[in-house]
Amino acid sequence: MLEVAALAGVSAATVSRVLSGAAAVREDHRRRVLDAVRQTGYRPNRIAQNLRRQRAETIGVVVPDIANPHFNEAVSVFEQLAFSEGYRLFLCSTDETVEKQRAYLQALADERALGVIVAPADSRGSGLTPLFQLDIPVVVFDRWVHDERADIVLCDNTDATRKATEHLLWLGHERIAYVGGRLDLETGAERLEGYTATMRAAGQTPFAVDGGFRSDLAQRETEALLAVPNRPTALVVGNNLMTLGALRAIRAAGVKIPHELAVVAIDDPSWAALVDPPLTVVAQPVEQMAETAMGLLLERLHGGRGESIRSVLPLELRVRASCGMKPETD
Amino acid sequence: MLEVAALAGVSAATVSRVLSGAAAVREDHRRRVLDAVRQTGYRPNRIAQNLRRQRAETIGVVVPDIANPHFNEAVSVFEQLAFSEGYRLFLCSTDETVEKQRAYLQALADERALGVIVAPADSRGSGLTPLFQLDIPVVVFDRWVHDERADIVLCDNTDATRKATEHLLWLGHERIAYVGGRLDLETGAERLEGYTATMRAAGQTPFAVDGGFRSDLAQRETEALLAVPNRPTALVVGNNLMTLGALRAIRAAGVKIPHELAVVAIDDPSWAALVDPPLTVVAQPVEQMAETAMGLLLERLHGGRGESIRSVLPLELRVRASCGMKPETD
DNA sequence: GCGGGAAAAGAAAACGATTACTTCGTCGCG
DNA sequence: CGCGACGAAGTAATCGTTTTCTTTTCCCGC
Repeated sequence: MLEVAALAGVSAATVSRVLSGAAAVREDHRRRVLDAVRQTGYRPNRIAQNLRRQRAETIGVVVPDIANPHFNEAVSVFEQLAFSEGYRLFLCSTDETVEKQRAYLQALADERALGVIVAPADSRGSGLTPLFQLDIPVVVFDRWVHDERADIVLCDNTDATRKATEHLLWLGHERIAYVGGRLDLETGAERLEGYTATMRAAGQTPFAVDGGFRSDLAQRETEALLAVPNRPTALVVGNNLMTLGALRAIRAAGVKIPHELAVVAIDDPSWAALVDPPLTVVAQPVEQMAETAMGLLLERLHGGRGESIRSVLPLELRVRASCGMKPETD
Repeated sequence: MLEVAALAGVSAATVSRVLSGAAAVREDHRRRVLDAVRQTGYRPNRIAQNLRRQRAETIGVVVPDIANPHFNEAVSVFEQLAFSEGYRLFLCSTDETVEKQRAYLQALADERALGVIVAPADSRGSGLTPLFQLDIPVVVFDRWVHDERADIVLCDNTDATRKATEHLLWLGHERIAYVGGRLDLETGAERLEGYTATMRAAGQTPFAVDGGFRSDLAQRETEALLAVPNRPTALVVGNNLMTLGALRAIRAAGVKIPHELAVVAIDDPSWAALVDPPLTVVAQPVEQMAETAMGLLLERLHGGRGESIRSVLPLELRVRASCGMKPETD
């Protein structure tokens, strides 16, 4: 910068003023500075700027698993929006562990991130405190957290399994099982609740197994489910990862979908319409959720709003073939 | 920090020395400082540290599309490795445009990233210069770039389509089409070349269409391909995104795989074994590629190596059902 | 007990920007 | 013609560390 200042024959302060546009500068100086900047290829050192401003133009995105298409899609939206606002993105994947989540949130605080969007690994939102201490706004995404200080964006998880279960009941199924899990999370508990309540209301006995929201566990549990005498005629699967596992197990067992087993899954990854047979799903509005979350964060950054907001978005049943019903279109 | 220093009755310099462990400190002072740190909950300001050290502990990851499972998987590996080394990850998705790539690479330079891994949007590696000017090591990933200054990790793209095409030829097919594209990239050109050369060597006429490595274009091109009189009996599809599109088109046209059309795809996303029928694929060793790339970068960061390295990894044919051959196992 | 030398701690100068404060100059008005 | 006010640019402080350079302290041997 001193090089630029010297070349333009002005002080560093003037260079800064030209570049930031924060104060008036005489036109000839202005031009000389701009020329000098061009000649030297000068670029302001972001670290120094950050130190002075006491913040980085960086948004932290914390998700349990970046490889999960659900979060992947959300991160993709976050990236687009952050870039268009001129912010950089810190990617944090916690592997569903609170330790890694804590470490990342602390790191984001240490780096003075502008704001953070977090899909938490636990329902207590472990590790958020360092952020709040520094007044870094936090938007909680996808999973409920008991913290009044954060905005929250969710979808209606109870309704997700309710929709799925009701659809299968309506098709005449009675022995409907549920592959779910993660009862430590509101998301998991609500999905179980939606299923259980709907079954009970229909006078049926719920039968849920714990797939831990993981592909491998879901595969094992589904195998077991299919080996039971008088096995279920229909299956609700709680998320896209478990669907992968469940489908593997079903295929391995040689069970035919939908005739021997109807399937409705939560989540609608890109491949859901292409598997054998095309999956009937309850889709989360991931893109919309992500846009809402980033919108709330930007609102906070651009000044506004004291009280925190909770936004719950609706899901959509997409009937394809795996439920055994002829879809209207596809 | 001054607070800690005061509380411990020492100078800021001593606090720094205790925390960094860079110099010897008398045991009683050491303990007092540590106590004071605990009491105050002091955490060093990363921005100030970065300014002093003239670098951030941050690794930039630049990919054309974070939502593409291929890159998504790679990013997932990068994140794991970066975290375990104590680095943070800057996520940059370029949407396959050189402008966004340029912007991100410049931003990474401005932020004094420690190192950068980039899967470039163009074959000239646009925008790398600002990084090299600051001696920031760059590892090019997945796509060839004509720049001697960067390490490069690739898979053998010519061999990818060669393997796929040879497999179909061996199964007796003659009219084998190829859905590919992105001839502006070495990756696209090589995959076309692998296909074309193999067809020619077998005395067959190659027939390639341009799906631009995109789902929507591939769908349209495949539709057209299927509408042709005397249409191909087999199809090689150049990547996972195009496979999604091709499968949609094939399904929409009511064409049966593999009897009416055999399919072999490049890439093996998690759903490939679950579609109807299970896809025969040539899988890239994504995880291994990602590990190699990060390994090379870390090597550079930890001091070593002057000359740049080029690492080309082999692909693997995974026979399932879409090629029309009974797979040995699945 | 004192001098020398090493070890440890403090003072102060960076790092590179921004910005509060000061100064300089000019212009307008009385 | 002089003074006040305002605009623009320069000076220097600041952000929070680390690290160099001094200074102090301590220990040991003579």
